[in-house]
Amino acid sequence: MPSSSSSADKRALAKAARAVADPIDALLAAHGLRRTSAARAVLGCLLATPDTSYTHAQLQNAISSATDAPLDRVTLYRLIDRLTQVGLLLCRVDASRVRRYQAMPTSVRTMPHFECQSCHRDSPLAGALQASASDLERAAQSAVEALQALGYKGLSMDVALRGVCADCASTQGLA
Amino acid sequence: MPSSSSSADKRALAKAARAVADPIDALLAAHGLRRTSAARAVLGCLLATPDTSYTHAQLQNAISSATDAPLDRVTLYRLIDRLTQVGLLLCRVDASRVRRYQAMPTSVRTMPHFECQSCHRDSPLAGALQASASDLERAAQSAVEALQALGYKGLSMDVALRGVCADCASTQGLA
DNA sequence: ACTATAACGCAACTCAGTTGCATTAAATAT
DNA sequence: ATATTTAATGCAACTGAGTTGCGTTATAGT
Repeated sequence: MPSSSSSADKRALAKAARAVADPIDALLAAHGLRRTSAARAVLGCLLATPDTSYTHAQLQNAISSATDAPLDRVTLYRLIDRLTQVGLLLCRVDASRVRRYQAMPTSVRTMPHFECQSCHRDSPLAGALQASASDLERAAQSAVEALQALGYKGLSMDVALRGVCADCASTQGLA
Repeated sequence: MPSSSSSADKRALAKAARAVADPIDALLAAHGLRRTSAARAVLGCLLATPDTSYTHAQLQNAISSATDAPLDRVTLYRLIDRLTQVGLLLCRVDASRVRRYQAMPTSVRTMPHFECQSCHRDSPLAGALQASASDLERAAQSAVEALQALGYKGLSMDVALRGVCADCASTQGLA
């Protein structure tokens, strides 16, 4: 790194260094978003806990208590929208109509789950259902690969079984 | 049918006839629900168009215009809850957080679909993805059968792929 | 027919999410 | 480095799906 570089070069380098130094800043820049403190906080929080999803309120809470500056409700809504649109965040709507956000997973993992329409419990397919669950995961995986080949980005998938669970069915004496 | 039957017998028969005459009444009775005009209207409307889902507003609209008596908003909410809890209705939450209701399908049909996080379009997996889609359906089918063997009732399933579609990805120049 | 209670209908409320607008701060151009 | 542009912020007011409480009506069981 010769000391004879122009001041323009120095600035360019400094800027690049700033962007690359923090992987979060790099991500934001790479997706055409500004590196604001709010964006850094949200993306940082979500990237720190992969495979964990937060509601809007939980996220606002986490950010506000971690940093000194409380984050505005509306700002967070809009920030989440932007991050989701560029594929940095994954947004799911759970059975009770609540949006849950998480960092876009790098590997697509499918977790088939069951939602009971009566007791509203949501449980993963386990035990005797393990075999079916892994079949589902395999099929899902190849679907994802097909989409990726078509130019789709930031893919994730969700397999939801719905119905009335055995407990509820026997309790209310369904036919 | 001898004319010597007791009046109690007659009443029991009349009741049974009433319940069985209309399959909708029979369903309501079989699930321990009262046969009110509202319940008949809603269940009738949904059973008349299988595989078609309605939002709360659409349903209220359809009922109110089909019958003379307009159906109260809250009554419809509570009625839908009851019908769903006993497994007569299927409730899904679509990508835009709207609940959609339909008659519980008799055969479990899976329709894998893709939700774009950027343009919010929701499209079925077709064309080149047909193969993956049918793999998914097959795997889903066996999962459903496994659950049925365990005593689960009124099963249905939903396979959702999420991400950024090829169009949006190229437009915003994602990495 | 009588009674108990499920279901109804109205009004008021809650809460996630949205919109408009003036202000602030990143990114870009000078 | 300073000025300019415009993305992003923060506040207030709004929207609309869904809920709760409560008095009334109609169904189911006696």
